[in-house]
Amino acid sequence: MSEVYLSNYYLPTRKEDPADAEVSSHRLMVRAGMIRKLSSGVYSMLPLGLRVQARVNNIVREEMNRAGGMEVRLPIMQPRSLWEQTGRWSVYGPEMMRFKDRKDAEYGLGPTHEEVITDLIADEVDSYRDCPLIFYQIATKFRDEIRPRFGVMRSREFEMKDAYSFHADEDEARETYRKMETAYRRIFDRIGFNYRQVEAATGAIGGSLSHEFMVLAETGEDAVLSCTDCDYAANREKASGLVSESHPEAGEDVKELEEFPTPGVETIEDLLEIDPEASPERQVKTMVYMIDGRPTAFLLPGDYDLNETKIAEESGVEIEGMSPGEIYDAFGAHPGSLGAVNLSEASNEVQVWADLALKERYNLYTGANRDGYHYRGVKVERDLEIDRWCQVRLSKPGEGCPHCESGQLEEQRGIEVGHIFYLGDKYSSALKAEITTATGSSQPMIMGCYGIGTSRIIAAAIEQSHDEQGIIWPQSIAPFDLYILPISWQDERQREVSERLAEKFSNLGYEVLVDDRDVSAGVKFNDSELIGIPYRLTLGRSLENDEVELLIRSTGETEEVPLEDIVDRLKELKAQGE
RNA sequence: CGGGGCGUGGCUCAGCUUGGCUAGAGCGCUGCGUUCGGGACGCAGAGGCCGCCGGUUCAAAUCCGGCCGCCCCGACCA
Repeated sequence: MSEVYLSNYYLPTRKEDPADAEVSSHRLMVRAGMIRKLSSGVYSMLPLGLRVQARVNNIVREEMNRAGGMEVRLPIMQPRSLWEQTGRWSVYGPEMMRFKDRKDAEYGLGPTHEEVITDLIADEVDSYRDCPLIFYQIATKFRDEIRPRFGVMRSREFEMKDAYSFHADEDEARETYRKMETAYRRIFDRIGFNYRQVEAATGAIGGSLSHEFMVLAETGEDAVLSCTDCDYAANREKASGLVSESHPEAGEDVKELEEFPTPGVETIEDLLEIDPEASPERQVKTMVYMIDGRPTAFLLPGDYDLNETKIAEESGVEIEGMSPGEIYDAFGAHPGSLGAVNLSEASNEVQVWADLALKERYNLYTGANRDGYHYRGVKVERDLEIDRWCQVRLSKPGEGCPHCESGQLEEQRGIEVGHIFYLGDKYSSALKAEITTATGSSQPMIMGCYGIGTSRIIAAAIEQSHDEQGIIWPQSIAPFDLYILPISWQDERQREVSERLAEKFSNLGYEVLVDDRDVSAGVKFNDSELIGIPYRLTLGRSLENDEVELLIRSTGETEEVPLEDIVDRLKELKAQGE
């Protein structure tokens, strides 16, 4: 495809790690001359980096087109009035970058484009016959992240593919959702990722059906729980594992409820110090929040954390924290002494939600709702007044799989590179994107939206594939396919063969980089490995026997190949994906 | 936003505690020469408002105050 000569190319590689880079991908992208930081979470993309980006985007674009998508380009600056129509001008909060123009009109820099695309078609799509419609763009997004991190992994200005679909009814929307799911799998398979598709929380964007695509890597910022035996995998907040039926109190006699003094006890650990029997799994943790203006106590085993995301999502309510003063007024005790025994005596407006893991449990400990006292011998169904049973705990590894019931959940770290949502009519209703149905009535279109972090993909690929020497690109997105390394550019034979090979491979569709710099061989070797080109041809002493040395970056193996065989040898290797 | 740290040639850092004369190192860069299969060597050089503003002092990279920027941990987050 093209031949690039390094002496005419801008490839500022570095010997030393940058001082501000924590993870491998960030370090290597800077060292390999792919990116440079302008400001916190804001990066310039250099020629080598942009080559990788272009290849990633190509794959994404091909698969989006295959799935019926139509590429568009939507404005980055978006007027306040539009965002007010969906209520997100206030909901999105400080994460949206905002500014005013010279007339004092307010704008936001688009973190996502539901409003713009919906508004765009609202007036012009009038009939169910026009559906489905799938639009996508690959463009720069802005989010004022609380804490930008890890180079392009979490930056404030980044590139993303976002797609939006419009449908006449729910079935059609679901069908497109499935199509996108397939397209996403094809994309991540083609790139060569080791990834998991997981059930995801839908969060503030709304809707009911959602999956994330997580590239598995130690440095991932998200926790994924996946089944050891089947395909089940979920974002940790979304996961609903099955708890073991064997409790620590199994086999013990059921004790009576007994109040006892616990001066100064405020935490699970404090109680354990007073009574060594009160291990965390035997304590009932009581956490309180406001739900629709009603104080609510959530009960869960003491060795678990509360899962606010899941509670909010499954009950469809907003949950808000309470101040210590509000808690005392509602419960008559401070947070360290809360408990659900006789709660109705303290207040009749309080409701109690208990985690499923507490079913049938007994001989437990909990706060007495009176500062300085706790109960022991608590039997959940006998002593506590529960209004609702549901999952309020954050699932942990080791819980049973809810799908196959034979496997266990294990935790892995993941980098979120894709997220798909079934949206429903949240935006189409707000923005009056309505169509006439087959029966002649008017109704809002059903929507879906689908994102892929195209710049983040680059970092994820490096996290998943690098070594001490540098990056090891998968063939699918490597900036070049072949690195031609003549030991000495002064050597006439080496120069002549380099040029000939470069032209030949270029004509065969390869992207070729020729290291024609007048630097020592070691520099060339090191740079070629740092930037991670899949194949390297070294032209040196063996050229006297009409041979070149082939290095396969991914395996580190080298072999001497006769000049006349090199084209076939590379074709062979590419075909078998090495 | 809370806690911690940092800011000195292009890069990575020392110097600051205990103020003192021309502000240093390695890498990188320029020129010449020697090298030429794993980040070569010699010689000669260029390059710094020590983040910014103010204060203390005979004297500030160094001490004090304010501001700006960057990083880490946490909270938070389609």
